[in-house]
Amino acid sequence: MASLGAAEAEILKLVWDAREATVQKICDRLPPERSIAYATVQTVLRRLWEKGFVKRRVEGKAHVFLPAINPDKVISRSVSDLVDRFFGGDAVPLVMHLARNQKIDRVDLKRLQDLLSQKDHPSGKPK
Amino acid sequence: MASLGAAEAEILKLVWDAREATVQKICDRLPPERSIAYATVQTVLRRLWEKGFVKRRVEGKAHVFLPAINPDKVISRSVSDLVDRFFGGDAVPLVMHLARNQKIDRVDLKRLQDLLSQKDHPSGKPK
DNA sequence: GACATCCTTTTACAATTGTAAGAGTCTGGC
DNA sequence: GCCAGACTCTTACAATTGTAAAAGGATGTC
Repeated sequence: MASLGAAEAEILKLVWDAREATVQKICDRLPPERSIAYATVQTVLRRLWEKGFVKRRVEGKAHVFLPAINPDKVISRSVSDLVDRFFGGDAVPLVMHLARNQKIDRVDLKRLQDLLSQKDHPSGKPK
Repeated sequence: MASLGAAEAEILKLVWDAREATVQKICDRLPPERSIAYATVQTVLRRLWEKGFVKRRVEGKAHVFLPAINPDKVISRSVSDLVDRFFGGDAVPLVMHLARNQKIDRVDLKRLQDLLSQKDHPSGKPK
């Protein structure tokens, strides 16, 4: 899987959120302070297409772009890269970091733990 | 704060781990399968220095490089970038992602929660 | 004192990424 | 039929990043 630059990731996420979108639609969805030329968006979408992150289909005169890879796969890769880079491959220190830096709090962790418990024991059988 | 490429982050982490290091030492600490020229390491270190991520001091004929920014600051920035990119700025979905993808499990969360509790109630009873 | 050895500085180059202008194509309305 | 507008395609360029060769300076050794 190819790597993603910041702008590429930004626009890919817009495609994910929109489920599908034309160049125009992506431009419309960009936050107002982020003004970037139509043609720029187009180039980025073309690269995302060349790299296999999105598919496209012709509709009328415009191309409609839509996700081609499960976002979880893409995100996993990016997260793994980061975790490898800074935490020697172990995700736990990353979460510790988030906790230490007030990005998540105890309540969040409790919520997450509950969700996990549900997943771990779908039929009520503990490990 | 300037941004970091993959190789830059890799080498910066080696400096952090070593607490301080010469070019040679960094080369030695690279994993064997990651063979990269001495001069390349040197250039990366110079760029890290130019960007303010490391300081350097002369010792004998060699430069000794050492961290100039608290790693937490650098990591926070990278994590924030990632969270902004893929999770709309909220760290909780990131942890959910880690949980869903078996990067952390329930036991990890419990451990983290305990640590957090300790922090929240420094003089409290739970050990 | 010339050499080999380390180290630094300088310079370079290709790939990737962010950005965009400009030229080409299709289509509906006049 | 042809023009305007919307959309695509082509091309370009500067910044960043990963990579490294080559040249230059100090120092201890024979």
